[in-house]
Amino acid sequence: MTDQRFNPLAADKRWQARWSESRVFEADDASSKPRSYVLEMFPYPSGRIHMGHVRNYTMGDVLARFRRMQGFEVLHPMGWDAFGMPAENAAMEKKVHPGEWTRANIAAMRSQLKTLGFAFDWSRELATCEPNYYGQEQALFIDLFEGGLVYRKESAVNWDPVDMTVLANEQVIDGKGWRSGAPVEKRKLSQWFLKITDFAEDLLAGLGELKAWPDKVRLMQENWIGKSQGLQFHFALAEPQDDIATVEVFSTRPDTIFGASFVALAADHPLTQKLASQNAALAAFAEECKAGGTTAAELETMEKKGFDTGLTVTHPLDPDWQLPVYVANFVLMDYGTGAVFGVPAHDQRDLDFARKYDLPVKRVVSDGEEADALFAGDEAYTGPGKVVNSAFLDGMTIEDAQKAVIARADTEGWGKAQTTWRLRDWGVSRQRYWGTPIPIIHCDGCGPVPVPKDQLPVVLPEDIDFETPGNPLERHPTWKHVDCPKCGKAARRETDTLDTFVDSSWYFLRFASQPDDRPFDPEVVKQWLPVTQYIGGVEHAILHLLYARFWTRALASIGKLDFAEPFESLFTQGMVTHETYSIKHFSMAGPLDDDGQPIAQITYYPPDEIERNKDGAFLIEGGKELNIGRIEKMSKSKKNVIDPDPIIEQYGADAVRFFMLSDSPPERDLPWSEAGIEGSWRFVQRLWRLFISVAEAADAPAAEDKPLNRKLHQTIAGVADDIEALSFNKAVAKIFELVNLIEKSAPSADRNDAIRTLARIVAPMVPHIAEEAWALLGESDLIADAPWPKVQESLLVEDEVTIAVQVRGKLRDTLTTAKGSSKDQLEALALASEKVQRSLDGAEIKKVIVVPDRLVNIVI
RNA sequence: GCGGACGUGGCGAAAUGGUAGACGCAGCAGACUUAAAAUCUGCUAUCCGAAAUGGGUGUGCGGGUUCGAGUCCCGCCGUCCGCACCA
Repeated sequence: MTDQRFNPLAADKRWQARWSESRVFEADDASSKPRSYVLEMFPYPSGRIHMGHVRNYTMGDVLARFRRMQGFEVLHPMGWDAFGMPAENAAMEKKVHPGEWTRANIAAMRSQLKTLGFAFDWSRELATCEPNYYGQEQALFIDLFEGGLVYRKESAVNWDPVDMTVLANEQVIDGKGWRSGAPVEKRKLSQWFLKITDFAEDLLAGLGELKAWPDKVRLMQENWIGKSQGLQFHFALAEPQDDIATVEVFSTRPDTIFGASFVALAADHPLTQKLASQNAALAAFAEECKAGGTTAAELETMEKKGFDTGLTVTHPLDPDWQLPVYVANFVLMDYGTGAVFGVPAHDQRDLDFARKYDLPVKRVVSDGEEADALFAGDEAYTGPGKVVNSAFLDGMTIEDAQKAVIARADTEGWGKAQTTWRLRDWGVSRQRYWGTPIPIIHCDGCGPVPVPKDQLPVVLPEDIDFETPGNPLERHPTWKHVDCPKCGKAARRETDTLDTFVDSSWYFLRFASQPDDRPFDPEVVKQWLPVTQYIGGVEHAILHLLYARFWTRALASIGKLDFAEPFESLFTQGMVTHETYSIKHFSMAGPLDDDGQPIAQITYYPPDEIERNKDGAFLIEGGKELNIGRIEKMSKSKKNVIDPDPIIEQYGADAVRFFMLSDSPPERDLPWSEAGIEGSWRFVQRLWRLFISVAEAADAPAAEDKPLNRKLHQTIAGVADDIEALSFNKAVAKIFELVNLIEKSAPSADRNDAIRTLARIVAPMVPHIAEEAWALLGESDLIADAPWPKVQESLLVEDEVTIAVQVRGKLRDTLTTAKGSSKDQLEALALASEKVQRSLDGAEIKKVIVVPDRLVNIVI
């Protein structure tokens, strides 16, 4: 007799070994089948997988397995985004080499992933920290360098004083380092940049083609690229300052040019600096501006401040009109030209500024009601309207006036149409050890020289000191001392390493093709790319996804690839969340507020230390009641993290996978609960009981069960659609409905067939029990290799339908009738209903709406 | 401030403009059992009603379009996310 319970402990391991031995999930480059590349964002090897990984990879796995069953040659790889700061922190704290730490973490996480039975092609596993990966990355870097897409410039960079490294703009959040949280300082350093701005227009336009990306992500990238079109022009200084005779400004609103009342310069504008060198008060003001914070709260409350330089400029359209020149704290040097002209009536910042310094406020756009030049109030008008009080522009729409001003500036030579981008070039230099060495040698005679490709990879030295802060490569006694590859004289190796986002900008290419002697074979890459379905967290909506799009385009532009977009379809999944449990307490020994009263201290408790029931949450030890906080992202600080390992051990991989797919739509957050995983466990056992019932009662009556058959085929079709749309929660619901019906159905040959088919329907989600069942049912091949069941189309249509009968839009009755009944028949049936007659109560019928096979609505 | 998403039972959620609450969780009642676990059966939006194969109400709030609105439109409120002195 077969075991009455499914035992995942034994089964999981057995099937995982079978899959591995038979190499079923290894993708074949030479296959003649249609291709499908299913990719989940590869993890950073922090040491342990978390529930977010489990959810992410389960989704990808279901799709990958499903596509295999549908006859695709599937590439579903896994690897490690293995460079980065945490390894160096570990080196400093635990005195372990970053490589050793990272490789141990990879080994631990790999075996964790294997316990979940993911259908990965492990033969293509890669880690970005290994020379065979980063050496090829160096080759690509040199290609881009030679293609003119890499340059070096001295620039003010974001310096993280804690991590002691440069950060990209994208890595500065609210003026703080994205990793360390330390306030970022400005420093001048020579840095390597990638010309992502060359592709700004392209990256923006390409978003329009990414139909299978979430709108949200496309919008975020669009905003990040930040295209603004307008007029760039110059004002002539009334008194030129040495070599500076004009002030260049950019505006998206040239239509308001007659509303100008001042010109404002950034604190670090060249003219400001020139003036400040002769004016201590201005120098002090400029310093003050630079010291200003950049956090949301500070910007919200920061006052608009200015410093009158005493200079004036001439209005380009009126030689008799002089405008004062201020230095203002709200003008940014790194956007546009670092100078603006202020139009107070139609820009809120300008208005705040003008009111404060008592400058003229002139209306030049009418909202249709008021048109006089005097503008009252403290709220700028930025809406649509006609231009007024503006000489030759009067009466024009805003759009026409913009064109007219641009045309005039162009003819008269004082300005021209200009597009300005928010996007900056990508600074990729990092003063860190644990990253890809930048393959450049600095020679006093030849300048920066790329390392010859036959000398790649430039390998990181192993003997490294982490005792002192800063870049260990810089301090290494010998590593940087090399001869110039060009002239042979003594030279210095670049000691900066590449931003780790470079590593993740092309790993999907290397998965598709990984020859030893070059980064990838374009012919093989072409067969797999673009990635059919990419799945990951929305936190990568800008950084990683924009860089990867850029890198792919950059390679295409130098002829290394012949496609521009790496990810055809993108899905951003929600987080796994959990309730928090805490106690608030006050203590005079703790921190006090301004009045000397203790500030509330909150202590969080992990879920495994509490007993949760309908009355609340209680500490297991002592029974103290805890405050149940809101459901939020699992985090160490809130102690609401559930470690997947013990859960997998207790319930098996299938129950965990199934829970990850149930209930919540995949793009939304999934609240983890003990009850939820229990439910999935029970479902796995229900499946098992069905499977053994067939195995043990093969001699079922040869009877037909049409309703069950119908449901089966509707489920085959429905689940396929849902998986294809990644609507796993809906697929799960359909499977439940089928299982409920099978359980209720009397034994029959059809019932047995339904159960055999059920094994294949659930195989992508719960592959271990599906394999076990497949073997139990007498199959010798793997269910992983079985085809997705074929839908019998004729069974999808019902031959009876339920018609809703409404009176004045309110449901009064339902009636069952043959599908395809005529409108007259339906109307007659509806009117014959006793309930309808009661509801009509003799009222006169004005109209009857009949939707065939759907409803009848009687209007009175 | 700008941009976006979302708001449905005790909870997670379904619902091409056409029977709101499928499916799951939790809960309640019952069966089996010496007992428990497991399993099975039934009920479970809400109000009125003893009950009905009775009626009312109901998808954040207020309007509108429509024979018919959770779904479309307008205006609020709330929650979450992204960007942020971007000229």
